[in-house]
Amino acid sequence: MYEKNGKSYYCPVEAALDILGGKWKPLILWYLKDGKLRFSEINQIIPVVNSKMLTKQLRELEKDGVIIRTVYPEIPPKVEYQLSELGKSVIPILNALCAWGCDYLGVTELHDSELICEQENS
Amino acid sequence: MYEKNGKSYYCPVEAALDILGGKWKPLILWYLKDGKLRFSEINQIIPVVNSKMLTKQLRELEKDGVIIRTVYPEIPPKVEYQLSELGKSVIPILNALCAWGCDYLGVTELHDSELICEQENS
DNA sequence: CGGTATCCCTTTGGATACTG
DNA sequence: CAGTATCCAAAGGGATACCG
Repeated sequence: MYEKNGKSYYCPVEAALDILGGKWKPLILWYLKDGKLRFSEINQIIPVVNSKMLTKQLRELEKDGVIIRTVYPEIPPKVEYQLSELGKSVIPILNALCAWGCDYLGVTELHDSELICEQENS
Repeated sequence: MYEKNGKSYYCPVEAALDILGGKWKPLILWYLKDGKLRFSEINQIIPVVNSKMLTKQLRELEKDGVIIRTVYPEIPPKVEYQLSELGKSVIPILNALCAWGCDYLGVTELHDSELICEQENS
């Protein structure tokens, strides 16, 4: 039994999945790998998630120490999100999961915008 | 957008997490890596999960093609579960997740029974 | 701009009892 | 032995409206 941030895990894998397993978390982490993003930018990249859910996922990621939230005291407000060192260390894991997922889905080729959520409005 | 088994995924990572993300699935897959196990054997190894949940998770894993369920038409019934080839391919992923989880949890040393769920009754 | 608040539905997980 | 059936609680996810 392992403890971290007030949560209990039977094994380290469970802890990893707890942190990465949110519906939008892999996507968020993936897009942050290239640098900082503002709240509205993330929301534009993943338009199917509403602001409440996005906020929740971002706060959990922040609480778990994988992203860093920076608030600029300006009007209008500006908030930037970026990966922490721990967050950067999950990118290889995401790549491994992506490779396995591609194998599972029978996808042989990945284009650059692989993880982009291009949801039509229709 | 990817489709498989009637489910839709925005990215392969989401598909991977969908299959591995069940509360007991990583544990089940981990224990099956060394060979076949009967239903009751799995239930003994992971005593905190009840039979309904265990059945559900096993059926989902079977539906997703990562485990193979073999029923022996005997009295009393005998059912064995084993990893498929796809299932075997997730073991490295579990190891990667385990390593990352250990790093996250600050665990430096893994003992042999790492993933064993040793839940006391107290 | 970057969120909260409220309400609500669905999914997940579980306790208990029962069965071929 | 290997499950089902039933009922139920908690968590996850989401639509809409509002706020500093």
